[in-house]
Order: sequence, then structure tokens, then C-alpha cells
Amino acid sequence: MAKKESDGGGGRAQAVHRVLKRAILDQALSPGSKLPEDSIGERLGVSRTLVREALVRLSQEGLVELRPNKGAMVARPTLEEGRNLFLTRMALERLVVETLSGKLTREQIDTLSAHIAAEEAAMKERAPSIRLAGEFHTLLAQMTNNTSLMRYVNELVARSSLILALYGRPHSSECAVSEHQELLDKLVAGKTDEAAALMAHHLDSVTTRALLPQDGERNIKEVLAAYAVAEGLA
Amino acid sequence: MAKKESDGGGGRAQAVHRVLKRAILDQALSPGSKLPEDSIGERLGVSRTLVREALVRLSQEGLVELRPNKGAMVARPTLEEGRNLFLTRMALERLVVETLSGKLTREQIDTLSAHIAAEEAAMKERAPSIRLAGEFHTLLAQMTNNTSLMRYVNELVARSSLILALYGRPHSSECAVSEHQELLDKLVAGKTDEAAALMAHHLDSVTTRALLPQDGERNIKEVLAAYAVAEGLA
DNA sequence: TTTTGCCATCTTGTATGCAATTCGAGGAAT
DNA sequence: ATTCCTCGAATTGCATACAAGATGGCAAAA
Repeated sequence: MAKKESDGGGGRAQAVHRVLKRAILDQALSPGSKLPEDSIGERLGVSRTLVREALVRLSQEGLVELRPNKGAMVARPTLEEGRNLFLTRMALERLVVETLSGKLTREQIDTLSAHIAAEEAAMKERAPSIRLAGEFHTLLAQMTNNTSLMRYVNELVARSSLILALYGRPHSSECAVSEHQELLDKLVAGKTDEAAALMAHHLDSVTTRALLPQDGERNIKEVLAAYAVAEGLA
Repeated sequence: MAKKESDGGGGRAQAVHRVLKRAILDQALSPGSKLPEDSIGERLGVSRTLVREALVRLSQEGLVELRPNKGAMVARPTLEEGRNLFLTRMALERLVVETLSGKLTREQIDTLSAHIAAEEAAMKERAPSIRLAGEFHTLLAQMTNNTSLMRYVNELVARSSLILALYGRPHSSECAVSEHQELLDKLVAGKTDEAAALMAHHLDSVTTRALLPQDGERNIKEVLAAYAVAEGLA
């Protein structure tokens, strides 16, 4: 029985989905980018039907905005959605930590250690570094064996990339690698509360430090208002 | 400007999605039911394309299982998924409660009170009663104005219906209406911790009391094993 | 020059057609 | 009687065709 092709996992639609998702997370497609069905299909060698299916999936994950009759674009979450998102992440990742604390197997610990090493190695390059930082969190979620938890943390982490792309300070090393290591240590030691606190701090620091207070968020009138005053206009 | 048709909200695909979702939540379509694309399309007066899109959406929400080349069926979560799901619900609904405690507006309180009244009124009929009980939780989530939180609670509540359908005790009044009232009281009074505890108890009681310990879950061999022993076989 | 309105064009929305796959019914061989 | 094989019906996977709605530019009017 020959393998179909270079079809990574499910049908070809899922392949399209993965490609687009990856492109978005790597910020090769930045928030607001138009996603026309036929150019994508043409480039990827599939029909619009499959692209459409992938776009629907992505929209359900909140990575893509689907405006009726106006096409799809990479989602541009508002800053407030961003803050709320991190609140939600906090609630779920606390559960992750509580579930995992003191219960990690030797193998899992190795996997996580290896991942942290990879993060350190990739610190120079921006895109891979961002992706790896996120993957650490999804990796943890994966280990809970809790399907819904996994799915939601995955989505939230993915959307976090968008938030960071839109409102993050350019040079912030969003997830300090050292914090991942500390967190792992606490988890291994079974210090649940300390681990949870660390996770809380970890995520909190993103919202309070990495996220810019306001910008790109106000509508054109508000933005112009400031300049107008400076120029003595209306 | 004439309205398109009886198109509730978005495109017709979303209409199909709503119809199927409703049917599933009302348990008119029970877990495991096959969902063939053309019979559904035929019945609803749309083409397979739109049904397909709706099914993809439902599968992303975890209400439908999409087996490649074998069609879609209403999801049949395992009992363990069920337990995990309620764990996740707990984490998220705690956040809901914390967000809302002491912050409900008069209008929101009225809405919730009205809903509770409706629950009481519908206690006789099974299907509406189940649906209303779930809607109370989604209503609360809605009031947080936290998009991701809303979406996830929605999904989780929906999937809970499936779990209950599969593993719930027939006559358990899953969500005691009185508990909803108590919860509302605590929220209004701003007693955050008590409200959270109540919510925890509320959800916990489902997993420990409403959910059957094991059944329908084991595979055929395990089931027959018991009978075999009783008959002195193998 | 600015504005308004119309038309060409491009993109999405939806249906349908054809290929590929699964599943079950029957029939032949053991 | 049982097992295995083959073929046909039914269903999904995917592409394409056509309809309908948006977008932008050009021309005519102000």
C-alpha cells in the first residue's frame, strides 16, 4: 500500500490549513493580510474548495477573519481582545500546571529539556524563536492528555502570536527562556503553587510589559486628533 | 432593503450549522448518528458544499467526528474526555465567576433572573430543560465580554450535552435550577469566593453524581468477559 | 477640479459533475 | 457451513462552472 503523496496528515485540505497556519505564526502573513482563495489555491496547486475549507477552519481558530462576500484576511484582534485572551490563557495554563505538577515522566522531562535547549539555540533568529516559545506551552498542554485543554491552549498560543505581532514591543524577548527552565524545575519538584505563580508571572509580564498600552488600535479620527491639535487645526 | 430570506445570521452555511447544532443539542441526533452530506443537504434544500462546510465547523467545535472517506457522525466522546472536559470547564467558569462577581448590571441581573424563571417553567419537558440549563452558563460567559472565554465556554457546554447524553443518569436534573439562583445571588452580592465554590460544586456534582462510573465505554471483549465468567466460559 | 453614477472586472457563494474509496451482498471455492 | 473474492451501490474528495455581490476606474455632470 503506497503512501498517497507528501500528504502530512489528513486530507489535502488539512495540508493547506497547516501551511497557512504556519505562515501566519511565522508572521510571513501579518495581521490584516488579504487571503484570496484563488491565488492561494493556485500557488498551492489545489482548488478553491480546499482553500475555502482551510480558511473556515482557521477562522474557527480565530486566526483568520472571514468577512462575508469580502474575503478572508489574517485576523487583527483588538488590544482588549488581547488582554482578555491572556486572562483566558492564564486560567487554562494554571490547570495545565496543576495537572502536570509532580507527575512528569522521565521521558516528558527530557522532551521539555530538549525543547528549552532548542529555544536557547534559536535565540538569534526572530521567527523561529517566537514559534519555539509558543510551542513550549503547547507541549506542556499536550502532556496533560486533556483533549479540550490541549486544543484551547493551542489556539490561544497561536492567537497570542498575532497579538504580539500587532501590539508587542519589537525587541521584547516575549518568553524568557530562563523562565521556561524555572517552570520546568518547579513542575518536576512538584511545587504546584510555585509553578502556578511562575506561570502567572510569565504570562502577566507579557500583558504588562510586552504589550504596548495603546496604538494602532484607535480609529483614524482619534489618531489624527493628536496631530490636529499639534498643528492648531480644528 | 429586503431581507435575504429566513437567513438567521450569516450565510446559508451558518444556517445549516445552526440547524445541525440545535438538533444535536436537543439530542434529536444522538451521539454516533451518521451525518451523510447529501441526505442533509437534500432535506435542508442546500448543496453538499454547504453541508460540508457546516460539518467542518461542527467538527472544529468537537460536536461532530469527521472520519476521512467515511463520513461524519455526531461525536461520541469517551468517558475520560468527559471528565477532562468538566475539569476544563471548571477552570474557565471560575474565570467567568471571578470576572462577573459584584459587577453585574441591573439589566444583566434581570436577564439572568428571567432565564432562571424560564428554567423553572420548563422543568417538565426534558429537551428544553437541558438546553436552558446549558444556556444559563453560556449567558454568564457572554456577560464577561471576553471573546475567547465566551467561545470556549460555549463549546464546552455544548459538548457537555453529548457527555450527559452518553453517560448521564437518565433522571438526574443535571443542573439544579436552585443552584443557578444561589450562584446568581452570590454574584450579585460580590461574594466571589463563595460564588466560585458554588460553581465548583455545581460542576463537580455532575461528574461525581450524574456521570455513570463506567458503561458503554468498554469494548466488546471486556463486556463479554463478565458474562463469560458467569457462564463458566473461557 | 470635484463629485456622481455606471460599467468592467475581480472575488466570493453555491451547485454540480466526475473520480476515488468504502461497504455490503452475493457467489464460488474449500 | 464457512471463508474469501469480486462486483455494484452508495458516499466522500475534489475540481470546475456559473451566479451574485463587491471594487475600482472612467466618464459625464456640476
